[in-house]
Amino acid sequence: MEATSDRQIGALRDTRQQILDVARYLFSDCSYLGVSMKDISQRLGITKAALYYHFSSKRDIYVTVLDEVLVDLRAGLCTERLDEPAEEQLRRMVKDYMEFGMRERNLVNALMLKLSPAETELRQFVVSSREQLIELFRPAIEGVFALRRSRPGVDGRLLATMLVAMMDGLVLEHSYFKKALDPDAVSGQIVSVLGLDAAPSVSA
Amino acid sequence: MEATSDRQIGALRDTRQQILDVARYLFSDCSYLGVSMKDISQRLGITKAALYYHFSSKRDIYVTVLDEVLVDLRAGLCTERLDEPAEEQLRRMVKDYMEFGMRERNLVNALMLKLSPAETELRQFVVSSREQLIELFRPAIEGVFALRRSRPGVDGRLLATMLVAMMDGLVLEHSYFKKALDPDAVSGQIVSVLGLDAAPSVSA
DNA sequence: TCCAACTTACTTACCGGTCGGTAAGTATTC
DNA sequence: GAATACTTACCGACCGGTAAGTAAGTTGGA
Repeated sequence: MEATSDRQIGALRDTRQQILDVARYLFSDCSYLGVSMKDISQRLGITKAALYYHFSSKRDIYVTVLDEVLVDLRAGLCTERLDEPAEEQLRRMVKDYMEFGMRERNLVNALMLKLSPAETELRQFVVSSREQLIELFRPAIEGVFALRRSRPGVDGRLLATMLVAMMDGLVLEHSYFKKALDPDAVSGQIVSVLGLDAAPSVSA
Repeated sequence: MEATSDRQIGALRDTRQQILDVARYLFSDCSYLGVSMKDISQRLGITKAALYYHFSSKRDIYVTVLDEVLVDLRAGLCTERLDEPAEEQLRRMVKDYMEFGMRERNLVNALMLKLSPAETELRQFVVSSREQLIELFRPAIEGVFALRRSRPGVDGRLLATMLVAMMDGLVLEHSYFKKALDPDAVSGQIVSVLGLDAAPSVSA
């Protein structure tokens, strides 16, 4: 019973996960609307109908992909290091996010997909994931300013919002123009431009 | 012949321009792939085939729309005022761009559309329009820093790139989350965050 | 051990609808 | 009659999704 169970679960995960992997890549590259179920199935060498054994609809695949994307992103950004200076933490997070965004565009793409009014669940998911993202960066930003003891009234949330917006915009540019972007260099530039770097670069 | 010519040109412009207006709105709202020729024609109360009298293809409509968008944007941003202080000029341009972006998303959307390798013309158009946009903001940014006589080596182009990226990111958020954004307030926040405002807000 | 029944993971063939686009036809104007 | 601005009817291809069928594996009872 044990061996059987393993085999079944293993096989199921194998194809199902492969579907998600391929869909994740294609949705990122060509957007949700630009990818058909046939595209996904062909890439896997299975039939379109086989996708429906594992998922109830194209939307089901999409929502599962987005779930996965968010889990991965959170995992990548939440690795707190207790002895890490605030500026370094922020810089690392920015770098991690840029690396992530340069590998795939599903989170940015999700903002572009026009949903029908009835699709409140997916909309709420995107809204929530966005909020979570901003909330990940906000304390890091506020940590930087706490160290500075300047501008205690700085709006960490506003800065986080703008930081995320900037990164998304840069991710968009990168993916379209195929610009070579070094995540390490660009993350330094980003925090510098926002005045969030370790060595202040602007004497106002 | 004169009256005929006027009537003909007038009628042609009327329907043709209406097609562009509707397409522009729908492409902005639902993206290129999310809009069908039937959507456009229905909205106008004409048949789909009538669209092909005026335009050779869906792509033709799209390219013409993007042309129009860029012309409008340039017109809106290029109104130089000779007695305008540099900071004010930049702030105004940011505000104008945010207002523009909040009304329509076609320029950002264009970055999301996956083009086939053969579509070099459209790709080049988007690349060029992006460059033009950044070049519009760069001198304004550099004007601000020239006044400050500080950091003469500041990379105006980098700042312009990041500024545009941030604005696009914010436009994306706004359109998805239906956040109420006051262009005047948010433009002030943007230039402030980037250290480009008239009253330095950070003493480093 | 064998086998029928069941389960799993697909495939084949099909569905209704939509997509961009086309050719012939039509009504109006000059 | 010619030109313009459409409409009607159609095309092949594609879309997401479904029902029936198939092959392989598993299991429990004889």
